[in-house]
Amino acid sequence: MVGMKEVAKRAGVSVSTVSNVLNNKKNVGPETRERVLKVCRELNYQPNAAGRLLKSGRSDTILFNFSDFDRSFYLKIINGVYDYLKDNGYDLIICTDKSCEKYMTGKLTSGSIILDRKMKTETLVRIAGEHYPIVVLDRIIDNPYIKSVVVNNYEPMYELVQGLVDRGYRRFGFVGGPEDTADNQERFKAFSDCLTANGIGFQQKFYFAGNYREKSGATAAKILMLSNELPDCLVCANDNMAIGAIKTFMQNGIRVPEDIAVTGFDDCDLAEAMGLTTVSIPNYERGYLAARYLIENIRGQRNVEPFKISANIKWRETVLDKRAGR
Amino acid sequence: MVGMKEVAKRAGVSVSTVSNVLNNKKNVGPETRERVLKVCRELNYQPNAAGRLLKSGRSDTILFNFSDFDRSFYLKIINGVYDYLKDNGYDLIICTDKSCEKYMTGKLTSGSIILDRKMKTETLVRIAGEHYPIVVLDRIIDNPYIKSVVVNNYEPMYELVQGLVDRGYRRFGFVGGPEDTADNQERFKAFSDCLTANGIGFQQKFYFAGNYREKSGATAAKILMLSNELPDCLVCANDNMAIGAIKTFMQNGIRVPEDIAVTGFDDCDLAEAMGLTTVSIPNYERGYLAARYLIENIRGQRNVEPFKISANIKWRETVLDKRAGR
DNA sequence: TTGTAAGCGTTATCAA
DNA sequence: TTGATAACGCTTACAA
Repeated sequence: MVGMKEVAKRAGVSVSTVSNVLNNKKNVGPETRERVLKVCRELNYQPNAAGRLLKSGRSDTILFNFSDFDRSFYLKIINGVYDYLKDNGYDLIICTDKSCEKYMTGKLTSGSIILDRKMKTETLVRIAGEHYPIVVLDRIIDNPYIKSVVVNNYEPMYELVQGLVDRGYRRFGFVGGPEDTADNQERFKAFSDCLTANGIGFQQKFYFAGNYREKSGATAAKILMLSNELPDCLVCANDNMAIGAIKTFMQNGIRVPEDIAVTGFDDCDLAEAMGLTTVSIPNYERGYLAARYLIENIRGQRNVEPFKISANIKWRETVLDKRAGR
Repeated sequence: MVGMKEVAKRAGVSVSTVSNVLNNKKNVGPETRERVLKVCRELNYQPNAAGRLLKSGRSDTILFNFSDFDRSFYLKIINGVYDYLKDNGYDLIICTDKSCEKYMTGKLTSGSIILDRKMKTETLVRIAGEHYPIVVLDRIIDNPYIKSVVVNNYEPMYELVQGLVDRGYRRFGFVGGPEDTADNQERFKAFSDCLTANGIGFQQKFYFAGNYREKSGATAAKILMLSNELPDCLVCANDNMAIGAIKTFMQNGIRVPEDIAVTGFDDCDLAEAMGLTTVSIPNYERGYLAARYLIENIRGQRNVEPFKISANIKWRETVLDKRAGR
């Protein structure tokens, strides 16, 4: 409500002097500075961000974007992002929409970290530039101003499946995520490659395309139960779907892991609580890293080589070890 | 990067005409409108929010503020807020800091929903006004421009404790949250009142002041185990602490609920998965409601009567029914 | 050390 | 139906 003009009038100086005081310029007398600050306090003056941004084009604010409210581990990513930014003097705003495009301009924010799949790659490519670097999570974009931070899906999934084979499992089912996402493709490829390498066949009827939500795991389980033979292990492309499947099995008297083993991917809070065998993604750390890379790029340290974060397996109770002697 | 000026030049019209087209004014010829829109598409024109805000002072954007990344159910609140806002033509930005004060001005956002306890009441009172309504969650502020949306803590906690007494529990422990928060005070008062009403004494040595985090529940459990007598039921002021306590008990060979019953408050995802008896707070709904009240206040429908959301009890496996015949 | 004035990108008013 | 122009609140040369 109250602007610099009013402050200037009350302090008996010009607006530029007020501006200079507020921006800690040295070209202002100590006595004048005091007087101006006093008036600011009295009037409860709050600078109007719009005016400032419009003129200066500097913001020291980073935009984070996500949209899936079902994934509670997103909070951990945000936590990592926030901690790094805070330590480095940047503010964070979060947007859950494509309305965030509005803020993705050097005038309002200095860069973005994008998690939402709904933000189209072509849009990001258009927005990113010399003065507006972007970090994307969970997808790879080849662009001089966009850095990709992705989880290494292939190796841990391969290792997980190999572990399942080693533990005696032979008949596998797979519940996938959206088929157009790179991480889902990698997870399935690792799954499939590992079975092939072990000379184990995979029946297409045991493949289900889900959407990473709990409900689609439940649906997959229901469909599986319709057939008169279950696989002995259901590998899911993420935890939510694994949990949906487990709940459905249990509600229908099918025991996990005795009747069917189930594995996930993510290691969300629930996974630990339910004893789900899964691949653990270090979420806080990848948020932190994403923020670090973004700031480094903003500061001119150009580096857009895709970064792969490693993940590791948590063997828990939803899988049995069926090897002899155990 | 590309502004109205450039669009105007390319379309062979003036900036005001461009503005009129973009704001759907009727005073522009259909043919001109088409031409302008075409150029906008070609140049990928994005309006500069700062410029618009500066001039119009209208933003149709709401600010949401939180800071505790451990509480995964916050995502549900945000989900509710987002859904309501979206349906009503408002955008949402989220801030996890007191840096959000920067955005809390009618020029940048139209109102705020505040969840973070770190935002001081006096600050909110200063910011709120005729043209900037605020909704606060989980605290009550008496101010003509601030609406409070709080959970009804007392009744369900009283009912929970009465249920525990009915089930045969007599020796209670209590793990509280921060003692200066209203909701913790209410939860403890309900607990305490109910015991008194049932003629059951409460030993101060079974009271622990926590901070709503899992770790403080674990600490309380550890301290309890040092004494040579456990209460037979540990009532916790939220789920996180209850979960911390349960994990600690189990790691130390104390069985829940056989050796000690445990209850929580919140009904977070984990609570359901772990079978924790708790009070279920409808988080999505309270986010939705908070957003609704805010928009109503923005639209001039003044209503700052504090609103209490009711919660209900989920009896699950961390409590036994010790009544005869069960 | 301080003030004047131009300009940031937009919208609104008013004249053409 | 269109276009000049002023104004929004601020920063920043540059002049005093």
